Amino acid sequence: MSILSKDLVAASATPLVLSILKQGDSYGYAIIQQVRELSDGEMEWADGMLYPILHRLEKQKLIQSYWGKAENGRKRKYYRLRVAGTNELSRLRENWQRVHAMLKKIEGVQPCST
Amino acid sequence: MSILSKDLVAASATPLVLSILKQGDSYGYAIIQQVRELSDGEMEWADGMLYPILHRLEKQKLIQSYWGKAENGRKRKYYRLRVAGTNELSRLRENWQRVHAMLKKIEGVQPCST
DNA sequence: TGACATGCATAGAATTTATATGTATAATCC
DNA sequence: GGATTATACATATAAATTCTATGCATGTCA
Repeated sequence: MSILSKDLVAASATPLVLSILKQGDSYGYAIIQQVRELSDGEMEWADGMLYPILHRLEKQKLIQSYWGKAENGRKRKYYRLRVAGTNELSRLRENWQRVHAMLKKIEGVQPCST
Repeated sequence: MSILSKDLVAASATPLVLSILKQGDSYGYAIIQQVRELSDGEMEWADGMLYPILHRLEKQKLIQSYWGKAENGRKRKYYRLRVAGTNELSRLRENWQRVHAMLKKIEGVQPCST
């Protein structure tokens, strides 16, 4: 999984998926590509890793799936972010920010105001 | 484990331990307290979680242990950051920063220059 | 026709992790 | 003195998670 540790990938996976869906409905294959692009190729998700996450998020009612069609007629399973998912994303971002602040604090660097 | 997800705790554990040791030698019990303080009580490590991490880091030659004594004469196992550990910490911080940048990018917020 | 990209899904092996438990000593409180 | 709490390290094992391989199916392109 590239140079990024398993733990780091695991910790960021859910916020990433929810963030991507916040920008608009998407589907598994496209999400994997978006993550690759977003990371400049440093994060390569296996599909066998993403689908269980999507299913889990759907079961948690954070996202909602529906079948759609690609331009060529092939079917795709799209996911839409639900309100609960938006809220959860905020929580996850806060938590990430907290840990980030911890690491910065002990690194001895001036914390960034954003 | 407080409000922070397991994954987030796992992803930050190694950089935190190495960062703490970078500020000076320390030992298990104290590290747990330092993490609690650093997080304002939001991250509570169980000792049964930390010791295996310390042992792993020692086996990886990133840190080195030695027995010392507390003021009252009780023995303590201290850990010192080795050069390889300093290098690894840099790598981990870079990787963390990369993922942080990804999350910020997709959040649509101006990245902070620090 | 064969190869490759797109696209979804899951079983089960393999790994990881949490928790309970064990040991021991010092300090504190009643 | 006796009980309790804080300090301090350690690990076995039950429980949970996760990775990987595999399967299926269709469209495109050479």
